Amino acid sequence: MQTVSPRKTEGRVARRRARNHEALIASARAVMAEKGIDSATMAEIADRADVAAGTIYSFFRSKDDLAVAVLENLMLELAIRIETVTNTFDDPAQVYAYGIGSVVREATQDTHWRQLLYRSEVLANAMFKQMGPFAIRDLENATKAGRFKVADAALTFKMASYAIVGVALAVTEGEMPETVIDECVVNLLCMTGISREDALELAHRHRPPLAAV
Amino acid sequence: MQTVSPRKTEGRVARRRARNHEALIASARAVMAEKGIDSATMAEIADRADVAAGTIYSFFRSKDDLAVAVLENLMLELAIRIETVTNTFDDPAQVYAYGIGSVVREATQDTHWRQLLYRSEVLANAMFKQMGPFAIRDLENATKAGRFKVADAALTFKMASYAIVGVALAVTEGEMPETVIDECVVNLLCMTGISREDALELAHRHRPPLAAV
DNA sequence: TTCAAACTTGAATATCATTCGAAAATTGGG
DNA sequence: CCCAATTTTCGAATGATATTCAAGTTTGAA
Repeated sequence: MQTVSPRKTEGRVARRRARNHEALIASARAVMAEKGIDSATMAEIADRADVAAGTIYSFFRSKDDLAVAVLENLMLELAIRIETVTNTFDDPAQVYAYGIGSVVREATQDTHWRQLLYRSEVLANAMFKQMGPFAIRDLENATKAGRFKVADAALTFKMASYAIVGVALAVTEGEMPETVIDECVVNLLCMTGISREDALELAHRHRPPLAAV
Repeated sequence: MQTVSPRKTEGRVARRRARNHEALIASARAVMAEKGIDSATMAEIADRADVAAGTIYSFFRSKDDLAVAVLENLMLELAIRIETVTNTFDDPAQVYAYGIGSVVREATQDTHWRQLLYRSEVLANAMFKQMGPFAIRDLENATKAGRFKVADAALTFKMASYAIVGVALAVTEGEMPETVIDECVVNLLCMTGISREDALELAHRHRPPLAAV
């Protein structure tokens, strides 16, 4: 009878599938970071993940879908790294300030991002989706605490996501110097309804380093 | 002999070429607005402009190049429509406020933009390039007049360009209600270093209509 | 009329994303 | 251990289309 061996095999397929799924995201991330989303070919992604080209489509509806998965993966990873640090902060305004500062810095300075910036709406949407829950919570906390005056936290962070990507593109393209990063953070903080002085103060507080991946 | 008719033909080629150039931009704009930049085919664009497919490449290096030209065309047109109105304003802060407000409204409400929003970095870059000179001038004027406190006008407008496109996408996608438009303008004004109260006041001033195209 | 230069043409090419029928694995039951 | 049903993967074939390029046209001056 079936009971003979309760075979823990239940799930072997599922596990292999999950492995392939991860391998595909990792390989797509590598190829896309290296050549850019558009120039990355499904064939190379499949190769590096050691699956057939057609198999990708059993996981992702399309190449764009895959790109979205890759970027959401990247954004969630960063969101968690940030959360690990801000966990211990007392001032809710500082939590938000540290978060956006970290994202701006990461986006402009980590070379892995360079190629991904070109599909800015995909990147900004992934950022909004994955980091939004944290950022919106922080904006609302700081507003409740009387530190910020944000009427619509989702809107404010949506604007921040796109603005960050725009600035990161300009900086990595050499269109603007890296020195704009600080001013960018100040501007983003001003969007929370605080004065420019308060924004400057917040932006210049001690910044503990982000843990490596 | 040649002298017979000094033929004003001098330039017939040039004129035809210029006509073709305009026809191509117009046709590309129509097709791209209708189907989206990616789904627009070079063949259809060439057809509607009444030239052969290959001819496009004597004007534009690539399809992306053409898209950039189309969007810059659109942005310059809007910039001029805005300038026509703000010409008569006295308060330099209001000039900027009216400008960004008009762009946000146009981007979210004119259906011709819908399809173009998807290549947000192309659109935002075109916006920055064509409207930047006006916007940056306005930001600097308002700062000199003591109305704004903008440290880096180009940066502030770069951020605004991307933020506007992000919000426009969210609204046209139905992800956010149209009511966020006003708050979006307020947020953008806050980035200029003024208080939220001042931003609200500026955003709510009488808004003369933008001239039709 | 003639010619070279400048343009245009559109068929041919090259490159992928995506599809799909066949092959291979896996599973549960006998 | 074997089988048939089911699930998953494979990878060659397809289709769509951006881009190239050899050949043909047009132009303006001599």
